[in-house]
Amino acid sequence: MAKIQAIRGMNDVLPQDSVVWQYLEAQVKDVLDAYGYSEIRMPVVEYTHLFKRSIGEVTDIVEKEMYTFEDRNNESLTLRPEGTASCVRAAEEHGLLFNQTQRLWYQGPMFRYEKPQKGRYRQFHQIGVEAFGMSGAELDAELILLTARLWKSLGLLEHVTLELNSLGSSEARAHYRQVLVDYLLQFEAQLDEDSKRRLASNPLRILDSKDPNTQDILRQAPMLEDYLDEESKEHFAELCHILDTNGIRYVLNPKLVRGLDYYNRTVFEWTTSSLGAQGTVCAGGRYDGLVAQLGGKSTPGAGFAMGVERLVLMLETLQLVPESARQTLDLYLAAEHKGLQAALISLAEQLRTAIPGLRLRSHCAGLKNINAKAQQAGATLALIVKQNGESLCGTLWQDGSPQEVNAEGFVAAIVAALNKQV
RNA sequence: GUGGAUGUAGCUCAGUUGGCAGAGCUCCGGAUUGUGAUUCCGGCGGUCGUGGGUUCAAGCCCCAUCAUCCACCCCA
Repeated sequence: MAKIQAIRGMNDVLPQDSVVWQYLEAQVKDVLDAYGYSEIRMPVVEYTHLFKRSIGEVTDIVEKEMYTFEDRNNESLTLRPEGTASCVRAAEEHGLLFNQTQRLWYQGPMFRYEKPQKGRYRQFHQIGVEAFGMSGAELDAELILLTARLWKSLGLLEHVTLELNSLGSSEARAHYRQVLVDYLLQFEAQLDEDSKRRLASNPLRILDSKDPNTQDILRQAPMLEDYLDEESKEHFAELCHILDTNGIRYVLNPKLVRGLDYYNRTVFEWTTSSLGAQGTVCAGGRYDGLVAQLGGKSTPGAGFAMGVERLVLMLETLQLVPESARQTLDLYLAAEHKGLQAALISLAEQLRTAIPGLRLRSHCAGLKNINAKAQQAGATLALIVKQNGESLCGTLWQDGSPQEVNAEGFVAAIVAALNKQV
């Protein structure tokens, strides 16, 4: 019988990594709180047409990467490949959008049927942030400042680069798209295979082609920035101005286009060179037409998503996870011999009650390497207990130095030792 | 979806022209010891990713398959 294993591209997050996830999630939540964003939780499955209508029928995601199936009622359902569409659907469905502003965030698994590789998985996790009802550039700036603050708090700021571009209004973008296709069609036979395919699916991405011949053809091609409408230009200029005055460094990348159809005006991407081929760590932009496109009253929106696996990978390879994040225990409690088992457990219970928040694990199986075990378990303190007549006494170890304590002194000694650490 | 590399103990890896599956670390037990570190002794641990084939004999050669990694593609 074949060995049972996880589905390809879907990974278990083991304890040594889950502490990093928790650290990252806590930092993200702090930053989001600081900007007044509220959490929203959506289902992982939606009707298939939600994604077809929002992401775009001819994108790679919809055409070949979705986990789509029929339920028992013959409805076509899809495991969400991204969060924005669900978030818009949920906000619209519950009346969070009409005549009001909303700042929302969510986190959770997304699913895309792709060939797995480092930083790219079939079930992956995103933390997404979406804001509705605000059309000004100050919102775009807020989103970027928020991410920059997060990178700073994680120690990642110097390892990421912000790339920025404007796609213009939806009309301007559609117009440019047509002009570009018309131009490229003259050279269709000379384009590389991928670019030929993109002529129909996502022509703007041809600008990114690595094929030198295609790049030669592109040299004479019409430029997106020449087709921007005036309002979009002003919007973009305002955004750049705010970023400049707040000391955010960015690179203008006129070839930056996002893969999803719903973006307009501002698009941005935080990238890193420390992850290999999958270098985008956070990306997003404005999508003023999406709410209307999904059947709601026209409301502007903007947002981004960050890839949790990629950020975790970065934190680990750059060794930016603070030691305290890996410490999941404060105290390792052990007894001199197994006869003390019952007393040890009741002492552990008493300590948990007496010292709220104390993280304690007790162990009653021989004293060999007890401090090493404590350290391995992530505890900074070890208390080794022995019998003293009727009551207990013990040795409290901290940083390799012992301190003799009697039963009445346990709580005080532990509290003092923990405070000393801080 | 395309191309390439890899797969041997919990981990890191040796394993010669095909000839009895190994080391270090970890883990468990013991000795020494200052209830730490160091040192010493012993033990657990394997269908060599899986399934076929060639051969007297396969970890090694051949085919298939699964998984991981790298690049393309795509994207978070």
